[in-house]
Amino acid sequence: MPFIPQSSLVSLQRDLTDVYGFQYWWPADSPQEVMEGAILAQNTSWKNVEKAIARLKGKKASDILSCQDLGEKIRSAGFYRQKERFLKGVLNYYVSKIENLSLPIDTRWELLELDGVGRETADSIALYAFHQHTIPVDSYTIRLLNRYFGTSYSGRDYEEIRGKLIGIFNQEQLMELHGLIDEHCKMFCKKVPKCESCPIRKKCRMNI
DNA sequence: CACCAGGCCCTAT
DNA sequence: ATAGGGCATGGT
Repeated sequence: MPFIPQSSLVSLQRDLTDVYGFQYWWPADSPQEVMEGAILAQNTSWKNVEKAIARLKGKKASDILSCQDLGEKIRSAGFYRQKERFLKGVLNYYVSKIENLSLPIDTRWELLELDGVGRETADSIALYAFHQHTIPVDSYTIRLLNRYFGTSYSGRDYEEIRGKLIGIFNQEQLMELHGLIDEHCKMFCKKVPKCESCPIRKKCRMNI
């Protein structure tokens, strides 16, 4: 596995910022809504998630928990039977541990205990809802790193990649970086990449 | 029509 | 430890 120097990652972050500007990227009005979105967005296009989010908009967590047709409300986000269960677990955690009390110290570990919350979901919530020093390593991140730097990371290298990134960037930069990467991958570094028009192709190892 | 999207869980090697 | 299948909708 080729070693990615810290300076290269910093440089990539700069280049992406030059192209896309600042991204207040997670579109949510509250920590609760970040949590809802993090569950609903699992392996699902954000477009489909938005409709589900809209139906939960403004509701208190306790009201969503007692809602009788929650599955129907989030149906558009897909996997809705699982996600109804997962969402209830997360909101229940929110109500019991966060809403009434002060912010817990290590949300990431507590979230990982919940059914339906894996590393990426936990890190998304910890970063965007509670501004902790972490970053989700999603498939976009792995894809971009592999193409741009010629590495061959896979999901099993999650902790290594996360560790590298949080060792380099501060919390605000991590929020920014994840948004930039996902924005870029949605537009250019797709599964079938659009290298012809890619704004950062010059330094990319693919360089098609 | 096939394939994909801001994963996770469970199971069989 | 790791790969593979299931989960489900809506857009291209």
